[in-house]
Amino acid sequence: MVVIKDSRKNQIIETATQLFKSKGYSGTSMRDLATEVGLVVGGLYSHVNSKDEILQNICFDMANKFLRHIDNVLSMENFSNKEKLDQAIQGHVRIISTDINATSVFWNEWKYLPDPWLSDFSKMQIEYESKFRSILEDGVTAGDFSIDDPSFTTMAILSSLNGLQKWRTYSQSPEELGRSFAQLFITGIKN
Amino acid sequence: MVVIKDSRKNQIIETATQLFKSKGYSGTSMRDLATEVGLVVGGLYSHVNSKDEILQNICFDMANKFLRHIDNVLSMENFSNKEKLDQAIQGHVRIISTDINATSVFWNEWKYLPDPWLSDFSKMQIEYESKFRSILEDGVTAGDFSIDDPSFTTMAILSSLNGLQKWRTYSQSPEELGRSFAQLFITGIKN
DNA sequence: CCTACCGATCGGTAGG
DNA sequence: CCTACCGATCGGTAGG
Repeated sequence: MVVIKDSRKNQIIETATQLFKSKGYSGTSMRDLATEVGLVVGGLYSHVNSKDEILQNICFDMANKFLRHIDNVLSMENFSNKEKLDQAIQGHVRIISTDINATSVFWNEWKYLPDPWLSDFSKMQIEYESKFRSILEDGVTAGDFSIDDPSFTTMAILSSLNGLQKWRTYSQSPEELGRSFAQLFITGIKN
Repeated sequence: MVVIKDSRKNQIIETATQLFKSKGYSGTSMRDLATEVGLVVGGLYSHVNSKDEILQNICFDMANKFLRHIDNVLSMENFSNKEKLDQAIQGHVRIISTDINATSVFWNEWKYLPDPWLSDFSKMQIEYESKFRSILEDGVTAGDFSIDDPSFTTMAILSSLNGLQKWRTYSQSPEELGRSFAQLFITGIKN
């Protein structure tokens, strides 16, 4: 909301996101970050309280985006389960594509969060998976899907989507990627 | 081959694998590792040359396992493409399940390899993906599979399988997991 | 495999 | 936002 006043902090967090992705959280020093944004290390602490806090900002921002998205999909009351799953997958891919670097940190570096952030974050992850899974379960109940183990299928789908942040190249647009993922999981590749 | 003579080194590498998984490569110190195996830090260097070398051992061991596996599948000449894909997926899951910790390091920490190991490792990854993709491409040519973008589908499948190392829980056995993945990608979930 | 040590770097702070 | 600094820890080595 108050974007202008925070612009320096935002710049620091964005730069940290890139560094955490390429060098990892532990492998990135506050001096690396300071140099990259044109400060001396002590100067960083006028804008952020700690290295941990930067990680917390990145991880929770992404977690909140994913949760808002899945809540939005679940509230689409006159959508079929197949349409909901379609929306869930495509929206998830859209969020990843919009910020690949932050997704990488969200997915690979969250384990370095100190408590109580760590346990709060885990709860948000579990909540997301549970809401995603409910779409599959509703689809099974309604006879739309054939799934033996919805928990397995949820994790298999989300693993695939989240893996996108590690892909070296891809020729499709974010929208095409979303549709391709949805099609793969819904209809499979068998002719 | 000479397993007995190397047992101390093997113990160091196995312990390092656990630590690299839980604390990351950069987040694990040689002192952490020494303590865990009951040595003082200097003592480690009687068995390994450097921290980098430990990571190299872990990553290349896994890469070689995957490559031997895919070569084996490609050599199954009287298998259908669908059967080959089935074998490729189930074998990949079997390798992951056999050593979850090493897979985690292989997949998340390889980027910390110094050159020339880094570029050799990347080549092995590309080779594996290419061989895996060839099964899909052969299946498309033969009319067994319906795939618009085999490169996409390869990455989507491998991302899903490799994500297994991050799952908190799963109720299926490694063999069941392999079959479930294969079924998901081949037939989809649509009823 | 240990003792004792190297120079470099770490996250963070006091004081201005 | 900088200067100057803190104690702790880093990967690694010499010499035995």
